[in-house]
Amino acid sequence: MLQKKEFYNQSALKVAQDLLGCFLMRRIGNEIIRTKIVETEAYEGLRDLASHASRGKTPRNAVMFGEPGLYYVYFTYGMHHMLNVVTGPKDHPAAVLIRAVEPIDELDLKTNGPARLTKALQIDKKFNEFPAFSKKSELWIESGEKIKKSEIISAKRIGIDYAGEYKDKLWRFYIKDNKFVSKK
DNA sequence: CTCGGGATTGAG
DNA sequence: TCAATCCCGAGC
Repeated sequence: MLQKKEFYNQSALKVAQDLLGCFLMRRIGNEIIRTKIVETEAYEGLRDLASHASRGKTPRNAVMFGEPGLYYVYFTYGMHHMLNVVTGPKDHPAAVLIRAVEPIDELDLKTNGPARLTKALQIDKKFNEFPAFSKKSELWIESGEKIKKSEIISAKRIGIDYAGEYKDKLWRFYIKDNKFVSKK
């Protein structure tokens, strides 16, 4: 079942946890690659210094201020694409970064990290502003396994040491003991 | 230790 | 138009 647009119209913290266990689906030609989301991070609002939206609306981050359920894909460090899904109501800038997925069919895909998964699934900036709630995107999200609260670990987010008081927020979530989580 | 890789951004 | 920025592996 596709996750509906309303699923994303909640706080990033809620969506980040609810996305664990969901299926991230990618169609390339006639092939459909199925993966399960195992690690996410929440970027919530204008005050979160780790978020691209913390300095206001710019051409790059404009999609974060728009409708929930759209992808925010950006290129960084001169080499990496990052896949996010916009959350919350319109005009509230927030998103969830998908950090790692578990491949279901092609077990040798390297998807244990935000840059690795976009490379493995051939995700680039053309997906920016595409909807996660439509198969027309050729990249969509379906409901999946229900993950128990006791299986969800909260941790500090990765690579945001510049974010002041926000760098220690436990806004990274992953499935306990899952081998495809990017770090321990 | 320094540099490169690149899009993004704000300053000049 | 330019310089700073983000991270980190390669090269000195």
